[in-house]
Amino acid sequence: MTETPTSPTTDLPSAWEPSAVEAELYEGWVAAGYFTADAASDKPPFTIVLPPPNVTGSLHMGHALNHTVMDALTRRRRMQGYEVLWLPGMDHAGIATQNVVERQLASQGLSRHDLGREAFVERVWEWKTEYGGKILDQMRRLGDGVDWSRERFTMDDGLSRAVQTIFKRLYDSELIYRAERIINWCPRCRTALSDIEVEHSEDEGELVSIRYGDGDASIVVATTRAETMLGDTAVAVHPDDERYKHLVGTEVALPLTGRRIPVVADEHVDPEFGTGAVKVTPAHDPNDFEIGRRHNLPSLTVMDIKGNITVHGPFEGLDRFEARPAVVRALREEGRIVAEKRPYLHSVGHCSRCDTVVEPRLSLQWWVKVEPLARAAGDAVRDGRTQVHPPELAKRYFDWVDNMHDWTISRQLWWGHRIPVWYGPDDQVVCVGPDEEPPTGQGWTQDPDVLDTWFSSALWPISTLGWPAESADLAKFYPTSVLSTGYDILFFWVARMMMFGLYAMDGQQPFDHVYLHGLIRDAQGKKMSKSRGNVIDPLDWLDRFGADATRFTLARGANPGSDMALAEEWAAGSRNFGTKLWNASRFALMNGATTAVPVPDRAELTDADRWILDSADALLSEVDKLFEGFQFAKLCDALYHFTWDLYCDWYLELAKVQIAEGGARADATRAVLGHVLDKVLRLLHPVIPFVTEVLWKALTGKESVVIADWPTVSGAERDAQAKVRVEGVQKLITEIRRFRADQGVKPGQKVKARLSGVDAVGLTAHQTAVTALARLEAPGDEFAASASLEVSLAGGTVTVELDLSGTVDVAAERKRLTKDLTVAEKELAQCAAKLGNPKFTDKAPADVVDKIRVRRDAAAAEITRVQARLEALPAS
RNA sequence: GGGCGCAUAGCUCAGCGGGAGAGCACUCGGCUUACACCCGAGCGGUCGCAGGUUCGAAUCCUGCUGCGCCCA
Repeated sequence: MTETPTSPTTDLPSAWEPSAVEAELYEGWVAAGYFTADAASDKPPFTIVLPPPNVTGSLHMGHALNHTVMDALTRRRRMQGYEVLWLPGMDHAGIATQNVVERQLASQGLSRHDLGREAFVERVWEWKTEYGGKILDQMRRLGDGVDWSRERFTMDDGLSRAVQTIFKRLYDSELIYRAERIINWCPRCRTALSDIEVEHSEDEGELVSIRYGDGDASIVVATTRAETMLGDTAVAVHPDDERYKHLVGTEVALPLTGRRIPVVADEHVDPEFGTGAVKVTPAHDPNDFEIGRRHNLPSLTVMDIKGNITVHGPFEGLDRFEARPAVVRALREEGRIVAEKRPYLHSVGHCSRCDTVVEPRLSLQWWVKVEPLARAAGDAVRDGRTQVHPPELAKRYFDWVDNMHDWTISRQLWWGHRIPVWYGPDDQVVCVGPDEEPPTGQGWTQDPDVLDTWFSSALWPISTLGWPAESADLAKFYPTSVLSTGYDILFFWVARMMMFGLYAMDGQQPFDHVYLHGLIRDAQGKKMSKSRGNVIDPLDWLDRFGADATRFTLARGANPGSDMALAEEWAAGSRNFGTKLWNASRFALMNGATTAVPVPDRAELTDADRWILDSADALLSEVDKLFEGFQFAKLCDALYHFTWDLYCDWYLELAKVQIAEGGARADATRAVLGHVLDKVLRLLHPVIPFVTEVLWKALTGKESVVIADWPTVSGAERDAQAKVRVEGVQKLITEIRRFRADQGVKPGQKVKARLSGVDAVGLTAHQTAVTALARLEAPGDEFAASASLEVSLAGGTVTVELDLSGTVDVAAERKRLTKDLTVAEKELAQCAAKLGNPKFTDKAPADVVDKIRVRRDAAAAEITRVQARLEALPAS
């Protein structure tokens, strides 16, 4: 800290208004360079790369949650003295971005083909400059402490070079290859999709049974996609199926076309399903493709890239969904339809980008051979180089990486990294590395396709740090410390970063920890979706409740790996917490709370002082432990509870009494108030950075809590007796308040009271506090006790006599005592039952038995006491 | 079809072998000189069902029912 501490501000505004100051605070932090990482630093590194949001996207609650988590982690590490790099950026989102720009063109009556490839790509860049990346501004509103000087984009030169480099290496190692296979094809996006870009849902369709062939040589097959029969090249049955044995090896006539197709026997046919015979369309079904390969069947593609039928005849040019009923109708007319079932529920794949029904299609594509890469990715987690939080999710990770299919990486798009492969006039294939010149001359062309966006995203932890160059950043900040993301993209992304990171960095894992948070849901636990209309916009919360409240709500709901329900009430509660902290700080400052002087020796302090200091120490240890375990919900609860229930509800009230004493007592209290508040503000800062910044600066007069030291445990021995006595005071006060409430005494009304037995329980020094907090006053000369209550504390019973200046509500008193009696009786019964069981006393650990004995005795004494009180009550 | 997870207060969730908890909601009383975005007091649960292990089970095991997710 460079500035000299000035005197603490004591004139904070009476209310915290986030919207008025957040933006200014944030820009101040950025300008001060707090978030800029230094690769030359001696400090230990702490690195997080931001999961790159989609360039077309805007901030949603899932981002807000993930960003809150990352910001909290990095802010704490920065305070702990780490050289923190939190690196932001975006991905180019091939399909999504191309869709956006194509829609824009369509509104002008143009298609990308009208522009041509080069002009179209230029148009996308223009779109990016003008409209892309609004999420980056939204991140500033959340308070993300990212290093803007290192912002990256997957299409940048450096990152593109990384893409080309790894492609070349994998190609040369034969881990990238080209092959014709059935792929998932989106007829709307007109591109191939990988397995995980397809979402399956149970949809209503139809199941049509069709008779192929005639007479004895006929066979019935069932299908949900009748139109594909045009491309059938066989019928398959199980080899052991007696019903069809005589047909195997023969041919049947394919209806409508008259083409003759063989009946083949294949082990993979399920004789139990339908008729036990299946049509085989190798060009339009992955299973059929495999059957086709095994039996050397021809593959007949019957649809074009738009999903229109290409077979000559009456169906030519029909869309696949028009062709389906048309084909069924034609078959029916020929008497070929044996059965029809609709609706028929079956699993249908949809494009994850546009929801169009995916068409399996035979196609020549580029693939990554994942087996060796995926094995390494699994091993890194298996041997603990990378730890998954929560650990239960590691199992899902293994299931995925251990059974991963080869990855289709080519996309029939224009926006993206073009595949660096050239084809020559004589079928040459040349893969071109970063500093190599592509072949020139007649007949050489580059592969028209681009790479899957996830291909470049998979390089994110290394490419953003400068790889393949041996950069200072890479040396300092790799492997990254934590990757934080939703469990829903564990496969999409995490597994792929692991594969590429390990491969490119010679087995060095891309991250030490993977933290997986849950999904955001609405108040009823339903998934948020536009169609359901239950989406909460984080920007709305930022406007109305402020960034701190939004962040606290999200962090407070973040239990590792489990989903989180959100509602406006939650945010309002968080806002209330911020206000509470604000008001408490204001009170403390108004009363001279300070960190400018040290806390006096413990011997000079009161029980209350020692108790709150010890509690703050305990809180600190707990918060540290919870941070290390990514337990954001629990650490927020711990901070909330300490701040509200201990500091505000009890210590501030006790402090009022101590300050009223004046002199050294008041000064000591001001120091304790200040030092505890200072710790709390620093502990809260990673989660609620804005309000803590304003308050901390006002309290300490220092430059910024962003660069303050993270608090450390004082090391003082905890005073267990002070804790017992303060808790005794709390119980005494609470019991008096309860009695008052039962008796209908107004909260503000002071009541004359006489306490006895206080010395015996060691609370002599606390009488003033009890009197103040329970709204009592000195008995005076005319004291006439009209009611009394007894409070059992550790070491004895305190009797409180009250002058209620009127009649006592005997019924209320009886009710209260009866309730106490019931509780005590239940307790006694439970304890006595246990102690009466010799098996318990023999087998249970001695400390457990002792504890039950103590409880039993206390309950028995309580019953005796309460019964006596009840008997002494006048009849009502 | 395969796999995984969850069922605890009205709602959302923590607890995961020895006294049922939190936030919100709700009831009652209060503008007590930091705070009504507040203060004080309170109500509320055979911890999904059925078995088992154990001296002891919300917590461990088995089965069932319901819900959710992932993969085919």
